[in-house]
Amino acid sequence: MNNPISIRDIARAADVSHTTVSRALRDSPLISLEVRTQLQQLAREMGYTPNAVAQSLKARQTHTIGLIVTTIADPFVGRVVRGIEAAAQDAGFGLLLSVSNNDPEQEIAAMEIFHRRRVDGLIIAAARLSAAQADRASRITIPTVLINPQAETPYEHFHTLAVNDYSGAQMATRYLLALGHRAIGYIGAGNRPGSNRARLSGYRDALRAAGVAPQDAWVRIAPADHRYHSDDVSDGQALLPDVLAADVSAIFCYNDMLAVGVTLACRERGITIPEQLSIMGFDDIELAAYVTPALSTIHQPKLRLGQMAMEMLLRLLKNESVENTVLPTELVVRESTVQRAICGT
Amino acid sequence: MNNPISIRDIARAADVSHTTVSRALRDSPLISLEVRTQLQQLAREMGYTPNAVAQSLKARQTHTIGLIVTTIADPFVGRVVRGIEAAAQDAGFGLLLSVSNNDPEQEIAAMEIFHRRRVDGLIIAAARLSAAQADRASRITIPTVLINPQAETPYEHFHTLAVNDYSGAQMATRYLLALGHRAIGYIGAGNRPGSNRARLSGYRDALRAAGVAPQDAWVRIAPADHRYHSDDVSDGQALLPDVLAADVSAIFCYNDMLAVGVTLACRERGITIPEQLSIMGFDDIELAAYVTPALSTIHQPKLRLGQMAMEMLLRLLKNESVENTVLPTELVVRESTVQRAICGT
DNA sequence: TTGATTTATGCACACGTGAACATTGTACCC
DNA sequence: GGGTACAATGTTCACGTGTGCATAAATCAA
Repeated sequence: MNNPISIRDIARAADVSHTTVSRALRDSPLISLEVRTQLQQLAREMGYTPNAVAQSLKARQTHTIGLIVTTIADPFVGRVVRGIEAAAQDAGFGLLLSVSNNDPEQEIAAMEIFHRRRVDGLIIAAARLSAAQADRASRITIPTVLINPQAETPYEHFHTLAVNDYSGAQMATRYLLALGHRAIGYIGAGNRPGSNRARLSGYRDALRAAGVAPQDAWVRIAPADHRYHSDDVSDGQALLPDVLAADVSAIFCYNDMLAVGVTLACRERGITIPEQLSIMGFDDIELAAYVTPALSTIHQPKLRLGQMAMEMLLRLLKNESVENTVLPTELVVRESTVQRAICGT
Repeated sequence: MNNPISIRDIARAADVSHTTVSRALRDSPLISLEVRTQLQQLAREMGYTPNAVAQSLKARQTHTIGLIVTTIADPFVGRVVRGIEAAAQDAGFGLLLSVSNNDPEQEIAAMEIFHRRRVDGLIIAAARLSAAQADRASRITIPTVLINPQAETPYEHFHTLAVNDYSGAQMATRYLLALGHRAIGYIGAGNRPGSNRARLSGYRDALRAAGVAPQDAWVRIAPADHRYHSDDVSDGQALLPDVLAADVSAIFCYNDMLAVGVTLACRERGITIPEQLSIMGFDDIELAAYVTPALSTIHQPKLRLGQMAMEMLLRLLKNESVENTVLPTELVVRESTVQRAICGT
């Protein structure tokens, strides 16, 4: 390491025991005020910086939380991490970052590494771990909060914080129905099985509730092995033709990036949005407001999601009770959706 | 901490000394093969996980690097961090993340916290620290790489990696000149003084080289106290009228987000891009390809920037020689720029 | 058999800090 | 003056790991 100056060095220089220095620097009333200020002064002069590693070893806690995300380059993830980081900093916790590339194996590997580093807590966004990692995961007994977990079978002993995918999808679909659309497509993301399933259900149930029978031809799901964020756009482009072939007048997309892909594909094919086709996204990333036409979407409280995850974790660390939480979404109407009537029935 | 099982526990269970266990787990040839495998087996059964904190204390290195960025929600930063993260993971290093909000005070505070935590190295993106933090910074002797440093007076004892702002700006301006534009505006970002100045110089020099006298009325710089990424868009919107008033036919923006703001403002005012006004950005963030019209811009190798920063740092840690580096940019032509001739002279 | 060499393991200490307990000195009370 | 209370500081140990040195057993050479 870098700074070799320890409390022992200071003790030697001041001809006292290292304990006295330790106490003086922590402003312990056990040390006389005179000696205390004197030692603090000396420490400053000598350029002493406490060794947090040693403190962690002694105190058996690192004041660090491990954060695992699928990728850091995703704008959605970026906002969530910002919320986490702010809350962590306020609480005096450091943030150890790792990336899973949406791969359960890399995810559990990151958990194990964080375990070795003795992080006090763990936050995993879009957790993928499932039965295949059950045994390895069960060895890791670190307080953990999962944000928008994606496993089909959730783990009981983790705490979760999620956005209400189901009701968000219902909201989007109802809105399109209210605009007069009947044949409404859905383009999903197979690599987020949990949310995708919930959104698909919300979509289908909303259709049924409106007396519209869901058609399989209206639905396309991007391959589950597409791991990267950037795949969303190309998947949207690739899947549009299939859904269009089913003669839909509106498409609800799993997220905004897919919707952007759809928008680009429409432009190539000369399809005007929203006149010929209405598009809805999900997430409400910053980008949604900047594309043309600005994207109607379902807002996820991303900053809040991160902040709450950290707050839940802090409560866990204090052994306070923690409830799994589901946050509501909001409908955001912009320019990519329009009355069905306008394009003629 | 969590897992109370130490090598001493294993030693007790196997009735050997903890030294033997330590050696066995590290596959030391000093321990007989039989005992070695036996102890490794036992460790696995007992669910032993090495304590990296203790190892760090002993080894006097943490295998951790501290990363300070202005904000994590910025798409440019996201890509750079992704490059850093990947390289760090490959090298077996952890990544401790902190955010400065583009505030020199928060930046130096983060450095000090990382110093306490004894990170092996430090990467700072868009570093703002300047003379005001000189004394505090000089106490921190951790190997450090600055990415795109923003201080007007660079520090000698830090290593830097930057993109060639000056030549990138020249490239952009020359391209607009080549399209026939003469009155070319510049909208800058006062909160990144370093790059902004370099890009402004490149822009002005390119104009002069083409025989065009730079006009102050063509240039507007967003306030330096705007700290957040999201301010870029609104700054672009706010500054457009001033530059338009100077009767320019093209605008070169400090970055893509400002260009997006300009684009939005143009739409509100009924100005069509690129027919009535050509727009160039800088950075080539993902968004640039998705807006309408797709943004012509200067490409920064963001992933490579992060990756190289980490590689430079690793070389520093191995006491190998490291050269400060400047990476080239590339011109990316999309749809927001067009021949001046088209709109008639 | 004896001494030298090799093999396998234990002991003691160090990393830097913090805390329980021990020690010294001082003032106070009866 | 002797005991007690308290203030200020030192001693020792612990956190979990790794390493230099010592030790013990075993092998080998002569």
